[in-house]
Amino acid sequence: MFDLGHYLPYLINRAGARLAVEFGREIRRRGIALQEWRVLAALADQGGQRLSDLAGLTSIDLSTLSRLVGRMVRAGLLSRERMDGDQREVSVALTDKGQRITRAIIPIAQRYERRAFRSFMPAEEATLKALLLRVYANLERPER
Amino acid sequence: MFDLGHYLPYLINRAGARLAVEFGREIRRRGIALQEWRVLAALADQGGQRLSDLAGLTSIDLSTLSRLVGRMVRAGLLSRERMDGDQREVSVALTDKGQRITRAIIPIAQRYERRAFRSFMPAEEATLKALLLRVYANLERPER
DNA sequence: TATTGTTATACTCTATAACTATA
DNA sequence: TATAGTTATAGAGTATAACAATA
Repeated sequence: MFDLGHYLPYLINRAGARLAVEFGREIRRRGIALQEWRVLAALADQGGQRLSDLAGLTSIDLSTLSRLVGRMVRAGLLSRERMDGDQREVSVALTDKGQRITRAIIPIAQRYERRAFRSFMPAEEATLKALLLRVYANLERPER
Repeated sequence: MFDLGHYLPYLINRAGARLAVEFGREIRRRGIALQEWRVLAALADQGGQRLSDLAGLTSIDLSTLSRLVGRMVRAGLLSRERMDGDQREVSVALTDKGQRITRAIIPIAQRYERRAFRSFMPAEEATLKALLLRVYANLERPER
């Protein structure tokens, strides 16, 4: 009736869930939740961000992110301040503490990525990444 | 500090989130939540399942699934009964109504999959699926 | 005693919408 | 009026653990 084993959303969800669960458990022991890591990683890559850009970058819903960032600010991981130019916008950035913790988690994250890729040839790694990027781009929400 | 654009868990999460959000919105208008669809699709592929097998198949936590299945039984989508052999086990299956609804959603799901793959050559589709399967297998939880 | 599944608790996420402040 | 972000609410997911029934 339905062939799950060749259904792309299933294959993506299954691989993503396994990555998320295992890695999430390990960093939670260090006091960081998976969604918090996603925010830290996005800021480590791109520097300070507007909240709505950060929502797009992390795939986290804006209102969820607003409260998540609030908790992370209270925990001393992030700073949040109104932009100079447009006072409606908010700039979110890592604090020194946030940077320290992010730097401690990065090697763990890279270890999990290597584990996902064990048995892969370097060219296969690059192929998978490129194909996932094309899937993402293909699903760009059409203009309404 | 961190290269998000080449980090596999990020690329998987991003593509999976976009698939899930768009498709989830469309089927919710038809009264089915995304997690419910995952259960329906797993049962449509594999027939009746033990609850713990279904948890593995759908990547849904067992206690979450237990309550989700309870709601779906109350909604008339699933049947749930103790196994003949081992009375601890539970067998979950689609009802006629569940089958009807599943059959109505399958073409929508396939439409989203085709959208994700537009611009893909058939061989590239197969490559992506095979690589995702290998990632999943590589992350098999090691025996403890 | 171990396994399968259910239930409880506390916290978090999601969907939706109302709301504030700024443009 | 539109945009960026915050807050409120209800329902659902998650982590953890206790629990019942069965093996």
